[in-house]
Amino acid sequence: MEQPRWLDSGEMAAWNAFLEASHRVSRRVERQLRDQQGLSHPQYEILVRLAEAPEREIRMTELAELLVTSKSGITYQVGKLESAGLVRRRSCSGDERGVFAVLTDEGMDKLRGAAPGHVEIVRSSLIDLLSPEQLDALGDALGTVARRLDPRD
Amino acid sequence: MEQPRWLDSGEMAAWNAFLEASHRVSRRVERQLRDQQGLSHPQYEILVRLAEAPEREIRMTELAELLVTSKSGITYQVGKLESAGLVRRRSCSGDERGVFAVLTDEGMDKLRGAAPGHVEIVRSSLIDLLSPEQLDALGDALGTVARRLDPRD
DNA sequence: AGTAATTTGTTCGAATTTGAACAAGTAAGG
DNA sequence: CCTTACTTGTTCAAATTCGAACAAATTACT
Repeated sequence: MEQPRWLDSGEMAAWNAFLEASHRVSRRVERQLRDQQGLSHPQYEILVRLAEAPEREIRMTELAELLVTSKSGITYQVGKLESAGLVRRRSCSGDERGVFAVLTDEGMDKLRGAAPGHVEIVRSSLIDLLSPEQLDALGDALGTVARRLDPRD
Repeated sequence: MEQPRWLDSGEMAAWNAFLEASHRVSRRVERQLRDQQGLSHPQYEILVRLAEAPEREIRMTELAELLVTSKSGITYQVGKLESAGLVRRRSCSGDERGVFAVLTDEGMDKLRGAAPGHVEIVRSSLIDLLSPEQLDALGDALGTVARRLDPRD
């Protein structure tokens, strides 16, 4: 039973800022997408990833890893997007288990329509609040965190 | 209809790192608390805030603001904590509508038991991954974000 | 005082998330 | 070949979240 290394005041401030900023930003982004586009943030992220992907398609499990969420969560959200006609499923030739989520033309249109409002809220919630130096440092620090937490979830 | 100011590659990298880091850290913290303490992260945060507060009590609405969550969410989580005996409710003299959540001795003990494991995961998920300079810059940037998003949610 | 506007906490239903369990398919090693 | 181990995506139940609606209480204003 070791003595825990408690956080000093600077570390505590960083941790609290991390939590508060995450929640505030996330609430704003989710609300904007919901109110103006009828999309959840995970749904929007799925559309973005698919639009960037070769053939506009990605395997279900890879989607879960990209969005840092559960496989069942992806099944649920892709199901929603499929009902809305924004995505379709395609079974994977060569691996009978596999399923690709594929962006439809409608999905691409939806994404194009949603992107400007999304960028705007991302700017007003994070990017434009910081000086270029601050933003740079933020990207560096969080990039390090994201990278180092990758394998051993 | 203005031309949106798209994100440049640095801004995009910062935004993606923000999203990925938030999700990864949050999942680790939640899993640790759930597995080792049977607490959700919101529940743990409620205990922390109460422990720091004068008289170890805070009004429901203020708790919602502190945790950046909905009032109904607080009702739900305080209800859970109350069932577990970690918190009790006290009606507010002077304002008949008001309700204080009060930390019980049991709740304080629970928090003391949970804190070391929590600090450990916070360190291994964020604090200890960064140099002192990086952490400082992170605190500065996210502190700015949190502060500037405060009023106009 | 008296009426309108605001605040407080809860309830409710709908949406979402998670992990465990599962069936089906694939890969690895003898 | 063949048995064992892993991978894939879905289903399911349980837990959680949110916002809208609400009743009760307080505040602001005339």
